[in-house]
Amino acid sequence: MSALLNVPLTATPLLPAQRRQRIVDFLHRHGAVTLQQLASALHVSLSTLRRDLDGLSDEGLVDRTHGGALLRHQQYSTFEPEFSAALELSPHEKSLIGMAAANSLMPGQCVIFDSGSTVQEAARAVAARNIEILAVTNDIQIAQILGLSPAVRVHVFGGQLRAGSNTLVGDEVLASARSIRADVLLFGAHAVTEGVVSETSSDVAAVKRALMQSATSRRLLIDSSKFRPRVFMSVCEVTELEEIITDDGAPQDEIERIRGAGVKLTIARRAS
Amino acid sequence: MSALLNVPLTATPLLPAQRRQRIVDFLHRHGAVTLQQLASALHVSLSTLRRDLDGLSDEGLVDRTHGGALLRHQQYSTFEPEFSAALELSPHEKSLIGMAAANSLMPGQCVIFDSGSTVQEAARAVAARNIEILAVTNDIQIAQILGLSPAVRVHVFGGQLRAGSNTLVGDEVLASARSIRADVLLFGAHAVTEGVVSETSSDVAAVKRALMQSATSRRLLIDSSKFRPRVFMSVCEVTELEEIITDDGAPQDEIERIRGAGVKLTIARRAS
DNA sequence: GCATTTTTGTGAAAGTTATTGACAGTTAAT
DNA sequence: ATTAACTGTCAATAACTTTCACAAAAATGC
Repeated sequence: MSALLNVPLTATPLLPAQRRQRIVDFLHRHGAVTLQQLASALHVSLSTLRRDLDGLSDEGLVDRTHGGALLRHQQYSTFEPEFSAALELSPHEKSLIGMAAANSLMPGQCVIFDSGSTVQEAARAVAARNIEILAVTNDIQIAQILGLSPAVRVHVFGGQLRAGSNTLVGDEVLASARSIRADVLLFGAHAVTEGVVSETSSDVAAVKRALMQSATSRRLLIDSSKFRPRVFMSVCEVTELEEIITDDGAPQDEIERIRGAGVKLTIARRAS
Repeated sequence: MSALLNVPLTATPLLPAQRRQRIVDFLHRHGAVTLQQLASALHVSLSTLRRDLDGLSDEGLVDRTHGGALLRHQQYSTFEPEFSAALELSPHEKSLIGMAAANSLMPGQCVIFDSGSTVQEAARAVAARNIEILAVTNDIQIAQILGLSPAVRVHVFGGQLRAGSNTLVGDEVLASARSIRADVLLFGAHAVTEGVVSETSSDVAAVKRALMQSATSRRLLIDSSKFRPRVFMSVCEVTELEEIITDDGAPQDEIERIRGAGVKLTIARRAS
């Protein structure tokens, strides 16, 4: 299905720079676009879009192909484009994973929601189904989502807000995490590589490790694009987890490694 | 003939600096503006607006593009996909109060932002102007807004999320509040009546009282509709405050009572 | 005090450049 | 062989730059 750029039929004229920005943004989420998709979403002529793509190609941001363009992502590992990319990398897969995670929760449980876009989808699913739980989180966006449901009691860790994100980090979070006991931890990560879970920043990794100590059952939520080269800070080994929930794009060797380690692996699929 | 009272009612005489401020505010909310939007909302010539944008671009605040400008440090606005440029560029009472409160802050201060819609406007103004402060808040929505500004360090109190709101309450907030020391507290209230500030719920009132104890300067932000019959829980007397910021609809008797009590009263107005 | 220069902000006009959509001819893909 | 996509050109429109004139406020001179 053709995922659309979120352009309502607004009379607001779009700045050329904004249009290019949206194209790049779309590419960050989907990796590729066709000129047809762009034309139907942005309502400008093909000539203009061709010029846009050519320009972006000259800047080295995208690779031009017949009929469209591909994202040129060369510098991945240590620099994290969390601003643009993370919010919606591949929304459909993420929400499937989130639903699967929500399904595995039981009423009355105490659940920690770590920061991250996939966990956010789990929070959405929990709120939508009014599952009665006590939720604890260090992500203020997730707190807001969970707060929409009358069935969920939400507790927020105090702490420092990480620049450019919705995550709380710092000593205060670590201390609070140590003082609680939860049934389940739902968390995400930046990369999973050969059985090692890693993150880009040390303070985020520290928080994740602290949260792991506080929960009986640890469940990792990652879309399959996260099976990629490992980044700076290692968080844990997959053997320390109870379950990993991902989508059906996960590479076979990682799947076997996880199953071989005796960790439950759930593939979230579309209901049919 | 003197131009003393020669101001037409239709046009708003706006100081150049104020006009630019509004442009920046708008950009912080939406990330982009067209010159056309600005012209139709601010009623000055395109030449002037071009000069404004060029100036802001020289200051490094915005990026100039054909037909408009983009915010330089491009940050996602998480809310309000639907907007009317004209409405937002001529702000209402609450945002005027918020701007006045933001103006009174000095770089380097530690400022507590209590929960509430008027305080939220102050947070917006602080974020838009990139005032360098350390912010502490018990409202997760305000935390998100402040987090958009790279100049603001945001600290969030831990606590229980109050059902149906963005406010954190509970013992944990009270304890955290007692352990900090801030220069300024910006807070709102449900009602101000005959010199008494009141709230509808006891846990919210308890938090406000605790925050008052932690701040050297206590400033109450209330639009004039809050001068109304008092509600259940009393929070404090106006005599305990340093300043009250409101709009020009405040009743005369309350104004006199406040001034008589030696409390600074600021009326936020459109232009001067 | 008053008249003046300077400064600053503003709007309008003329000429220049950018962006856009359409069209015709050419090249690539299956 | 037959689409679909690309290249290049062109005219129309929108935006830009530069320049000038005007007004109000601030600084200056007498």
